[in-house]
Amino acid sequence: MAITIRDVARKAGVSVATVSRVLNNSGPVAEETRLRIAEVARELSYTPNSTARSLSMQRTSAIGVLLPEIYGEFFSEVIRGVDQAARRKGYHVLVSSSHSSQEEIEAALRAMRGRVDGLILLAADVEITRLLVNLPSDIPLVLLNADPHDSPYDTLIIDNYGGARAVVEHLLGLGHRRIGLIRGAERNHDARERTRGYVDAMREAGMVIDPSHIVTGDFTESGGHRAARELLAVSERPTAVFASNDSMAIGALSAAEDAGLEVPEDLAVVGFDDVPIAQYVSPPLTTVRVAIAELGSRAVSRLLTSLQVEQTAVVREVLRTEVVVRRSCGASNVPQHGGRTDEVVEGS
Amino acid sequence: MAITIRDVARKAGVSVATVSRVLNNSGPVAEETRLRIAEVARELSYTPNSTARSLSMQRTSAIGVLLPEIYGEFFSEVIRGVDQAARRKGYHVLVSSSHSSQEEIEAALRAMRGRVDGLILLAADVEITRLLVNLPSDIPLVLLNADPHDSPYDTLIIDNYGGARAVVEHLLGLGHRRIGLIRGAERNHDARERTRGYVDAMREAGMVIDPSHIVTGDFTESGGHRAARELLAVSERPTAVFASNDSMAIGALSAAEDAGLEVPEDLAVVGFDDVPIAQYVSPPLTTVRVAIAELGSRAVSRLLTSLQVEQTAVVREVLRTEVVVRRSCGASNVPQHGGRTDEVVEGS
DNA sequence: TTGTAAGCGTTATCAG
DNA sequence: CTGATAACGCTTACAA
Repeated sequence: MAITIRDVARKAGVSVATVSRVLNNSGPVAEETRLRIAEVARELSYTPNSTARSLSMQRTSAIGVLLPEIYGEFFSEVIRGVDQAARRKGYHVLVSSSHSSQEEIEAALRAMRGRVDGLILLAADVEITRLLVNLPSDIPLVLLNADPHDSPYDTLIIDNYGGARAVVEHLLGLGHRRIGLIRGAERNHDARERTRGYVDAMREAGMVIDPSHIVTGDFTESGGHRAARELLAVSERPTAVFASNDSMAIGALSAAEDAGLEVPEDLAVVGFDDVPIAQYVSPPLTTVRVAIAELGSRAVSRLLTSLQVEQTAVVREVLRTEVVVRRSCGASNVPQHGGRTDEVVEGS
Repeated sequence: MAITIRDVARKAGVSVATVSRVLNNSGPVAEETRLRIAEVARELSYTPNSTARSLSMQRTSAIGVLLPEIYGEFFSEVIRGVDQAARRKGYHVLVSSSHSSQEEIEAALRAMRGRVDGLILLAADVEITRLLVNLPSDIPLVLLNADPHDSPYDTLIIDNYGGARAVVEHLLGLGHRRIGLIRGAERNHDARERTRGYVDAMREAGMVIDPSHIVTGDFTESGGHRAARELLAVSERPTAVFASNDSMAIGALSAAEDAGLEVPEDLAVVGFDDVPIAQYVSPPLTTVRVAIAELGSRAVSRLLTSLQVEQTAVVREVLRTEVVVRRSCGASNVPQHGGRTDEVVEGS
């Protein structure tokens, strides 16, 4: 059995209350006593049991993060942002992933009950967000990438629409007329918005969208590869393709290569997210930059805020994006990769 | 205030003990009572407070994972493996990263005390492993990628030496004589072992290693890019390069492109890890496959085992690796990427 | 089959 | 300044 506060108290010849005061700097303690207790605690290398503390204080100093999955750079960047922000504020992070169904999420939420003070839920799936409305949750919840219209919770989202629109407009500006889209799953809110951005950009430029130029992927490299192969097989094949995220864009790059096409000469490719690796693929990927880690850290800030002050109204925050032009789109005068020399074209 | 077991007991007209018995299927309860209690619990949508339960049962059903950082696909894959295995066993996962110094790690370990039943520590840094020897830890600890000689703890490592050796031998077999090495930091155990594998493979093949053909990176893409640039600038430049991990190999690929070199024609490049993206870069990367997620899930298994049975002896486990031949090394007859058609050459 | 009550390790209130 | 002692919410002997 580990050392408890009683052991320290006994050895120092005081009550547990006094020890507790010293450890937490709460209440007044004679300097002499303080020193003695500190000394004893060190000798015994005593560490407070945080479970007991949590129970007593009615707070755990931990936050939970629920993700649909942990795969690829996007998610790891989010976790990184969460972890760093949380740590800075003295909070621990509980991670749980692979929650795709409503039941799984509710089970996970339940399991976290009493274990965390608040939750961050990455809920890009629109079906789920909808069902979440009547969630019996007594702890603060921040939603990430969820459809803000559906939810009665604080929500952080990326400017998917603006970013998609901007990058497609960039392609149009380069003279492309037949621009293909590799979209994500229809039930994914981010995917929807990016599709909407693409459609509007095309429409407003007076383009007619060939239905065969829109194919669906699943946000993975292999999905992007498959989708791109499909796209390259159509009769009037596109000269440019907008993949709804970088993973799929990278898959598309490899599909183009397999098909013997040069990027960007034969096919321009652009992505979305600006994951760290985007600047190192060949050719470096033109994409829409999102401060992914910041998405995570902001979620933490918001959560901790609503932990402290009683929430007044629901807050919705939108993270801006910007197009980062590298070589895969075929724009000229683009610097080499490796440094922070990417050319940023437009905000959104 | 949330609903507690007392509320359920009161409403059901029984004692808290009985409610507890129903909830945990412990002890005998009359079928009628059981049903009534279950019903009431549902009505109130009662969820047990896990902190209280932890305190009472002296176990948290949570494990902690300490990482030096969360960056790149390697770490996210480890977390993924841990999370999945833990979830399957009914455990929660506490993640904490950015621990580089001995003090930070100790602080993190202390903070986890009472919060988790066991810990997984990714400790590739040899300095740290060494200091860890006299760690006052009362909870089970599993080390990942640590120097097994130093530690009195259960340790899981990758067969770094064998993998490195095999992939370098593969390059030698392709006729390369001047093979460069982009190694990781000297203090990193994985990096050391991979370097050792490279050196031995070269020596035993009777090669003389040009000192200028060994440069140091930091396991990141940008580090690999810089290192490769350096390597390509030496007078008698290598015809092949072994990067100690895939991130650096990808950086090297982009450096080669910047230098106007074709891979693999002008320069063969191989990596280590086989991160998911390796098969989608251009050209697809020949590398050493490590079951990264499995590293995480095995660590969980080991940890849970030592939670159940009193540990007898320290267990050290080595994960085997295999060379995956894709196009970046220049071997002929390599299938296209995209599928699971990689050619696996040799075990280690 | 059920209830009572003693922990689990802290914090915090209230007397002294 | 310090010490009893009652929470915190739950599990688990031990009694009944």
